[in-house]
Amino acid sequence: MLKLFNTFGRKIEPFGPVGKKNVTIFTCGPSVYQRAHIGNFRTFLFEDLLVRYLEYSGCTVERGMAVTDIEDKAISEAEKRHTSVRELTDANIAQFVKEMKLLGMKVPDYMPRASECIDESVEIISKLLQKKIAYVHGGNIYFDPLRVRDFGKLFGLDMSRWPKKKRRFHKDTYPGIQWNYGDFILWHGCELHEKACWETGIGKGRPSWNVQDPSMVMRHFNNSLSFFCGGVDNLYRHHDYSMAILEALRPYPMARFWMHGAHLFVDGQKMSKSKGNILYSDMLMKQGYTAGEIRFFLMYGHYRKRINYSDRAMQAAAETLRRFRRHVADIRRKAGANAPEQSRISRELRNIFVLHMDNDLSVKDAFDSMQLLLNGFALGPLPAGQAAGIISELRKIDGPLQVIF
RNA sequence: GGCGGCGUACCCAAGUGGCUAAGGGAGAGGUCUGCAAAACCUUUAUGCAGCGGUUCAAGUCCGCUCGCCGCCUCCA
Repeated sequence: MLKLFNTFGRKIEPFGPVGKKNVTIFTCGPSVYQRAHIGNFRTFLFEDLLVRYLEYSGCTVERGMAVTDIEDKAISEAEKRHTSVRELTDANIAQFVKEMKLLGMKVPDYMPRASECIDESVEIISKLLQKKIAYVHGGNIYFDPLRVRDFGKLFGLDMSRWPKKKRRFHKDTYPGIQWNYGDFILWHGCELHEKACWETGIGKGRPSWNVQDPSMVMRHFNNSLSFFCGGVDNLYRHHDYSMAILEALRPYPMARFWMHGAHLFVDGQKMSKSKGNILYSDMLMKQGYTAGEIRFFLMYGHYRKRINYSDRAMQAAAETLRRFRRHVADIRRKAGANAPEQSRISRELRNIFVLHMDNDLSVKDAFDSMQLLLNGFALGPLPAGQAAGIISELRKIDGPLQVIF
């Protein structure tokens, strides 16, 4: 049975029953004011692995991914480049989808852009205003966490420390892991000259980052999502904000499972512009690595654990995969065009793959065990039909992994 | 300085109190080979940062010390 770590509750829980079940998943997507780096892709890759493994397990998966194309950063970046927000984000989205495909990721069924969900955002904010959970102040609209129950339940925020004094935070994002003890913004009112603004029933302005995910979820999904995923950085504020907004309007949980992926580091340090250590997929490809090797490297370390990129680690991972693939090629040669036959090995292969993947998507354990199994028998005496059976099993396993063939 | 995380062989890394500490990469030696590559075999931690404690039993729990990293600037 598939067991996954649910951030909401901080424990491993069974997910099931799988098989034929329609699973819905919504994930934070890229903020498209700039190009996504391989650290960003690590998170999306773990989500891709989840989607593909659920499909491998027999589920039908419907996935949405949020595309943040309006926020402070996109607006200032567009100004800096003397272009429109739309033009900037169009280009980055095209690049993003291209790289997603390159890294063997499925393009989600829905990739709503914040700029295309204005109506839903306005609807949400209007309802919150009616319920007096939101209020207008200085041209903006804010959400008052004290007006809802269990605010901060995902993070486990201690609301007894919430200040009595009224405070408002009016930027889309704030750095760091400290909570903003105060009301957060839902709607940025616009001055006359501002770009990226919409004329709506609640005035002229644009939706804040935190109201965007709920608006997209509301647009595409009418029930509790099976999963909501994102990078760990979103565990502070953002996901609790999203949850509070949506659950204030819908009388059921926003998602059953909340999952968060750990970050990618470079030579022991966090990737950051100021350190100048940001890596893009094409930089690695220029060094001779294939897209599959990059995917493998990003997937091999467990998704809840930070992984560290270094030249040496990347080389080792690539070499591990190459060896595995060479071995598979040998088996394939042996198999020829024979009809696949099941055998102890093919069954064992499936069993160990499922065993480890069911354990919170332990790719490394699954891969290492498979490698050990395949190295453990001589190819010579293996009947061709059984070799074909092993290849057939590996092809199924490669559905989620996307690195073997 | 405040808060948080981590420290297992040359590198990556499993280990969630109990048999001789998984596995992979790299290196070294060997088999095979016209040479080379690939493959295969062998080999690499009396010890898990250090010290002390709890326990019949600790890499695994507790305390202290040292070291590295993260957040308090930008970010999946």
